Amino acid sequence: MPTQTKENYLKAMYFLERKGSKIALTDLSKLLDVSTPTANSMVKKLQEDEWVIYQKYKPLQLTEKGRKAAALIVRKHRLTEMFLTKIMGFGWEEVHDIAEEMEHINSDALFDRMDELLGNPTVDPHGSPIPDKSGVLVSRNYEHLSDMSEGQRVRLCSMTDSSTELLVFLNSKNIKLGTEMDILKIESFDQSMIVSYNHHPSMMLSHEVCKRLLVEVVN
Amino acid sequence: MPTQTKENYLKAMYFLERKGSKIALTDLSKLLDVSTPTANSMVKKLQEDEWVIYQKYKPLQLTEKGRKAAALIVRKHRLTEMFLTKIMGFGWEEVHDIAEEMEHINSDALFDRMDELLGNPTVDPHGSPIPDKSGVLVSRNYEHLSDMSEGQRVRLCSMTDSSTELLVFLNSKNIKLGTEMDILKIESFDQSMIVSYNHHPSMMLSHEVCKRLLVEVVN
DNA sequence: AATATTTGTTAGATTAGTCTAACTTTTTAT
DNA sequence: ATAAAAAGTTAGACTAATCTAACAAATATT
Ligand SMILES: [Mn+2]
Ligand SMILES: [Mn+2]
Ligand SMILES: [Mn+2]
Ligand SMILES: [Mn+2]
Repeated sequence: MPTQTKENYLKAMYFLERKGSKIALTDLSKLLDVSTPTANSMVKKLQEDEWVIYQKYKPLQLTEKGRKAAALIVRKHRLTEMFLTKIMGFGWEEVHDIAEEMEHINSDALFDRMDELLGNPTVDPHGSPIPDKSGVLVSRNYEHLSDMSEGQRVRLCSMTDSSTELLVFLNSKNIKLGTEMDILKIESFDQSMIVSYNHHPSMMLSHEVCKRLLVEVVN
Repeated sequence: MPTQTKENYLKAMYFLERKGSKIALTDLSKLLDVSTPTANSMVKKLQEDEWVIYQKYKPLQLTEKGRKAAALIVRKHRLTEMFLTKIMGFGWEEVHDIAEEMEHINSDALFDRMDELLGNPTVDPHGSPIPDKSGVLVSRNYEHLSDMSEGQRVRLCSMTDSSTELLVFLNSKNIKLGTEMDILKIESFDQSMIVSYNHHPSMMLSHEVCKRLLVEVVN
């Protein structure tokens, strides 16, 4: 197993791969908050144990081995987040930083037990999918709330950004995963939406928020 | 806060202090499985932030600050062990290695929540005391089973060594914390004891085992 | 096509944590 | 009191992870 630092590099590369096709060194260095030379020398080292494929000036690539290792770290992260919320009673906005540390704990038994106590969950508290034990991640294709139309009824399933700020905002509006909302009106001027859900008959959500919420249409 | 490595040094010094008065560099290096020069250079660095007092050729000393930091790491370790056994269903022989990693997690909320879910326990699964939130450790004065006499009834409360091997051995004999035993006979030749407890009317325990078991006399 | 900008690389330095070899001080045994 | 043994220290080297400064290659803009 690589060091904690190297695990964070693999995980970062995995995220970049899963959203923007090519992995650019600059993106990696920004995501990890290190200088480009630092990231550059690290990917060269990661190549030595065949976690990544490195060729000068070419986009970075994860090997199968590197991708699997990364997925298993993500698995540990998301199982931990689920455990902290469902079993230990933390709020969804409190668990990320703890999981960021726990994901590096070397103990299959611990995470297997979490998985079991949680009943083999497939998504984390923010709706992100949990890779299975062999590192396979199946992600569903949700729609952005901002792309929906007036009159539709949708269910919140995930978000593109699970920052504490967004989660705290959603808490304040009583919006949770699974909350179903009716889109009453879309303001053409600023794309803000008026939605109705639970005991909130008329809530305004800005375009900035709607862009980040991933939903599925309820029939 | 110090690094994970430095935390392990502080904890090791804390253990040495709590049992053998003076902290010798050689003992520290053996406990941490590093060379003496490594330990030597580390204690010099620890002095810089006033975790320890270092004077050439003198026994090492923890500062108040260092002692408290160490106690709080031990607290996290033992709360974790308790959590893993009581809440997650692990055996007392499985938890130490996981706790060795979790003790470095930086989250008051996590350990406060464990403490709460456990009902503020005062001892870990091996009977070792848990320092309180301010780093105060109150340790009870138990007797070694090997020092008891024929005819006495004792309760297992702790052990001097909670190695996996001993714990697995005790499992195999159905001996747990709290198990009460009657000392039927002490073999003068090898100091082994014949004890009776639960459904085991006559169990032989070697001196090697008895030396490690800490008990209190039951009236 | 030439130039400017962005992206990536190299070189050289720094800090944390570790080692071995050689040496010194302290402690113990004779 | 001396010599031997144990404990502790110094010096010098190494790896992991990071940085800044300088430079090169690739890409985008005019
Ligand atoms: Mn997270
Ligand atoms: Mn991490
Ligand atoms: Mn332990
Ligand atoms: Mn540890």
